[in-house]
Amino acid sequence: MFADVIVDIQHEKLDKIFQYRIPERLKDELYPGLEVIIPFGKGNRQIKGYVTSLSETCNYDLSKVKEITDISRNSVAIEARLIALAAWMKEQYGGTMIQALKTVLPIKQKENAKVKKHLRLLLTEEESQEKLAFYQKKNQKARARLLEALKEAPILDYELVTKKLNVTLPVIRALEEQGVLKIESEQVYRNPVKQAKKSQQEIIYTEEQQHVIQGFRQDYLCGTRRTYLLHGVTGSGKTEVYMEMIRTVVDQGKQAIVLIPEIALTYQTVMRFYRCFGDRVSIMNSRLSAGERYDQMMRAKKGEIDVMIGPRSALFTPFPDLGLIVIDEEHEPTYKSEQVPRYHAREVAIHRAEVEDASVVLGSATPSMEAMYRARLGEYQLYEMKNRSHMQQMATVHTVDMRKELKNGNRSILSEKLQELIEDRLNAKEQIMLFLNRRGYSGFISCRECGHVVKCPHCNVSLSVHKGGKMVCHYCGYEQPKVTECPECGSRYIGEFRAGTQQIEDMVKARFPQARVLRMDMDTTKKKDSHEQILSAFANEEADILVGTQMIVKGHDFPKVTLVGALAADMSLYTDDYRSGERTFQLLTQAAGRAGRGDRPGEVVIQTYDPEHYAIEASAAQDYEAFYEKEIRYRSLMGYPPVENLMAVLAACEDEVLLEKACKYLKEYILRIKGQAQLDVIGPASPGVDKIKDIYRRVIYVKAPEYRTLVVLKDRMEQYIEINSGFQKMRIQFDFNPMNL
DNA sequence: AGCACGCCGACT
DNA sequence: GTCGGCGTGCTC
Repeated sequence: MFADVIVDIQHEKLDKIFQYRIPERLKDELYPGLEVIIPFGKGNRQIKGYVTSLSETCNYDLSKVKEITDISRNSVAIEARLIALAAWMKEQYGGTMIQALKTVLPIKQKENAKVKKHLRLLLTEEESQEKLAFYQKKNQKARARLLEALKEAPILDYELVTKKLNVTLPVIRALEEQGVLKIESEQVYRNPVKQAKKSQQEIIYTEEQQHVIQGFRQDYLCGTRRTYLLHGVTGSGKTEVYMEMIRTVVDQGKQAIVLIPEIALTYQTVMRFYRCFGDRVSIMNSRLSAGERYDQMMRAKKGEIDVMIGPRSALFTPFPDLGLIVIDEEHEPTYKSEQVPRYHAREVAIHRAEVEDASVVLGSATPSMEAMYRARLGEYQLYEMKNRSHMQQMATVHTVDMRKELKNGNRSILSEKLQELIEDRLNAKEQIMLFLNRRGYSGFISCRECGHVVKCPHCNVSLSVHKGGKMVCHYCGYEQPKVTECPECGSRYIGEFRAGTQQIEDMVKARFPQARVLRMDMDTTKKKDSHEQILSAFANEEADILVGTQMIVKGHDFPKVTLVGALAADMSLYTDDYRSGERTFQLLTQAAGRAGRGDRPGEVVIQTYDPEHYAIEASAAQDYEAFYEKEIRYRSLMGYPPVENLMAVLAACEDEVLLEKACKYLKEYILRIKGQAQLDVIGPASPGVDKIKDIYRRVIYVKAPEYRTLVVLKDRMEQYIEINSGFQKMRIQFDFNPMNL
């Protein structure tokens, strides 16, 4: 028997499997995920490694295979649990054990590499000149090279020195010993924890909130662990409920993880948690360096904190005694990883909770079809909060049929109704949000005469127009100047198909010259923190109207906003995806939830070309139930998730012909082995974008009533791919219940 | 990453 | 000859 081991050293070249012989005495103890001690390299240094699998055969020169020294007995229990979780994820979502381990133990490897090291020259001008002459005389080329570079710039990046100057570590060490330079590592440690005083102020909960808090507490205290789905309308006070639940768990000496979509991680939310839990809270966000993140993880492991708040990856916080996982805005697609293993945080959270005896709370104003479906099946405990706390009214929604507007001679993007209401709010000194639904749409250029769409020569997606007259590819960044006549037919009637946020901003400014307008989209939020800046400027009432894409409708409270306009509400209905209805409903409901968060009641205008569509109708009526019933019927009829399960097999290759052939074989293989299993095979097809950076892509979809069937199929396909050398040049990934087709 | 090996100029 | 510095390649 042999063991496949990955080595616990941070370097790309070692990022592969090493095989070791298993000594007789350890035979029965080894299993995938276990931490072991192994001899490595010429000196047989004893280092740590993780067993990824056990195999009968060995495909390496047998005489060179060494024996595992021992099982690493001092590894902490939590690590073993996370490694077991990685093994489960590998099984569930495909990919290699290495990829799974890297997801679950993320910072360890990269921590050192990510800490920015640089070299500082310590000598004066003359001293270094002298030293340089000495090195040249001694013909110590590498040292001279490094010193010369340092004379040019006294502080050099470590990476730059090792990669571009080709200077190795011993050389740098030698110079350091001679007092020529110093190796410094940037330790920009900023502790975001402000010692905010814990507020003792008692919060008065609504009856609905209390019902949920009590229900959870009763379950928890008598040892019942389960998954709860908290369906609460925007403004119903979900965060307060989470905090009480966390309090319950923390009081029992356990810890809690709170997952939040990155975009909703605002200053306001963070402060609420600090006020409640003081410095026993840690916040993770993408702005923390790898080192800082690692520090936070270590603090969690040592028991210095009780609550971890962060995005998807915070799910793997190594808490010793986990009690609760909260997933806020559970329906957000960011909870699905786009990298292998393509896991969904909701599923992994539920699995981790089961193993570690913890509970899970999923919260949303518009629960995903998956979550509600499971709740209806009785797998999750469902709680509803239908009323806004603080006595706020739900907003009044108007639906405007834009086809009628056109008939009545209004060719503007803004309907009569919306213009009227904007005028009204401007006079009342209240604020307005205009939300342009651009999900799955980019401002492409097309010819009005022949219909030709200008595309990226590398990626097969339409180029979008940016200000300054450039056309840009969103996938690879390719740029070209804006065309003035059609490259196909030469027509001069070529231009942007529909307006973007900038055009809307211009139009609003022209129509309401007295209004102060802010715009928030990909262009205006490129710079660091600009996202926050725009939002806080709007919150401080430095503007009357905020124009933006879906990013303006998420998570932020603006008490002065009493009007929300959703423009082109149905645009997201036309993306080629079975979830398009669900996304449209979620976006519109969220947008509507932005209106009237203060004392004054809000109004919402939904502009659409398809007012009869059930997703539009249901969001206008703010009726989740109605939407769910219609949508689940459609999913059931078509055999889509969550009723049935779908697996995407993604294949990518530089060679289009080879790819086509491989896909054909894969499909044949699936059909050959499917036997009695109930499954449908669709494709191979081109995914939305069938070529990225000159690499071709194809996708095969497999549909089956049982998730398990797909997992088994994935395992067999992985074997098939490994055995057949024809697939060597191809990259094949699996995506279970994918978020975007 | 860390270590050994082999090459090369310099020094005794 | 030998020594120290430097680049390269390998690690089951």
